[in-house]
Amino acid sequence: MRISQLSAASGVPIPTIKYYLREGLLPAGEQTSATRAEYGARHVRRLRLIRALLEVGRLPIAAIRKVLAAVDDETLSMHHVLGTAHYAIAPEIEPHPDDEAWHAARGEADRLIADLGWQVDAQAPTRDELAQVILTLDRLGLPATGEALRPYAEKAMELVAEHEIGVIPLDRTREEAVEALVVGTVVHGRALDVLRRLAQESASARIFGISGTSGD
Amino acid sequence: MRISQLSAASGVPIPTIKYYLREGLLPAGEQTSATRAEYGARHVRRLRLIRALLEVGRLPIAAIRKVLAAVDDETLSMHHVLGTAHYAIAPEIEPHPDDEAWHAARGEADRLIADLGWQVDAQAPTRDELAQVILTLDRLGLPATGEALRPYAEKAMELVAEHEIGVIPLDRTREEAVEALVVGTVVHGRALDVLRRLAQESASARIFGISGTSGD
DNA sequence: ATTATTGGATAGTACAACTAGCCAATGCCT
DNA sequence: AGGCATTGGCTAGTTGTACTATCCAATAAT
Repeated sequence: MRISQLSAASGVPIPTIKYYLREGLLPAGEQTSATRAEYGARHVRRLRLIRALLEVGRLPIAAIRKVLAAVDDETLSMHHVLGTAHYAIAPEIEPHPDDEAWHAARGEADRLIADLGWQVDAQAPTRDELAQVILTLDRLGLPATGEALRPYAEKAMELVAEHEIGVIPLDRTREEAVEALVVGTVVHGRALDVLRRLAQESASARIFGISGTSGD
Repeated sequence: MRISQLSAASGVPIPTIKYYLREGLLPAGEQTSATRAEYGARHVRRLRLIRALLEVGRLPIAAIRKVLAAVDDETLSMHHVLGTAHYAIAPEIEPHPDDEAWHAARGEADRLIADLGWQVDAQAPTRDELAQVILTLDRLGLPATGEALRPYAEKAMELVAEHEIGVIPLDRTREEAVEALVVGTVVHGRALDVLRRLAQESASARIFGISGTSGD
């Protein structure tokens, strides 16, 4: 399969494929001569994965590169790959050196995680993300203590996370399992968000009613 | 309050405040002379809201402008504001004129929504988002039919959405209620995503074990 | 032999979200 | 009343991201 065919098979334009090759997202094809390389089904698959992480997961190219590097590193366990993916997904949160409100929020986050009995790495950037959300809700005057978020976490998220991990096909190759894990993390997040908004619209229609003070 | 004090109170740099004023995100202060304007608590509040939507909700400036316009439009009902927010949140999905796979995915999405008995506008862009997620999962060979997503929707999201709508303070001013609605939509989405990833890490630690084939 | 395609490299584009600089008018302080 | 600092409004520049376009010489296909 040459580059033009890879482009046709994946729907990704040739210049973009070249860009992904340059950026190290896509492994080089097998060189058959100085000016020709052969691509295979694995490249099509990898392109699909890249596009999924990019378009549905909204990950930046740099994050995708890190995730794919973890996927390809056979020495990493499933749990480590997940950790790498989580690390890559987490947006940079600029440090708040000695911001008291920040530390309070971070403490609240840690307390919630501990109370739920969740086993989360002490260095996980996700803890900071949670602190940021708590801090933001707090600043806006909305309930944001651990207790307010707890029903979300307990009733809904444990169920979902359990299901997601359980759905990984462990009986196939490592690559397949690991890809499913990464996609599950990123794309299922999106799926859940979309479903939440749909449920929200439905609940809003029922509770507030469709009719408004006026139409738009 | 002058612009420098607004900047100090909100933590947003003056040039950025000027930028938001230009972009129509922040209403102009009350002009007290040709070269002086007075800002108030409402501006501080609005800046906090903007930063929340931007940093936590990751909405682009253009989307924030639309959301805020809906918040400020007193003729819109709660349900309409929510709809506007959902519309602004939804990323542009380029149309797939006569892509068969796309239509199948969209049909699957509509079927799922109907089966759940959810009351969702037929034109809601969220329907397309759901279709895109289904299509992506499908292309990657992961279970993505309505049935696969159904437990997510049923057991988890209805609960969450119900809770979110219920938490809106309807006994206060319209502005407060509407802001809570918008923030709830955007920031709670983030909160949930973060909690899901934390639960996932915990589930992964329990199921796969911390130990890997190797360290990182 | 000729025409088209490929890989590799470099440079340019488009958009988003700021950030910087300038200027004349004014406010505030003494 | 005089003078320095601040303000609002303007225009332009910067940074970062994800591409997109163009060239070029070396092949491969016909």
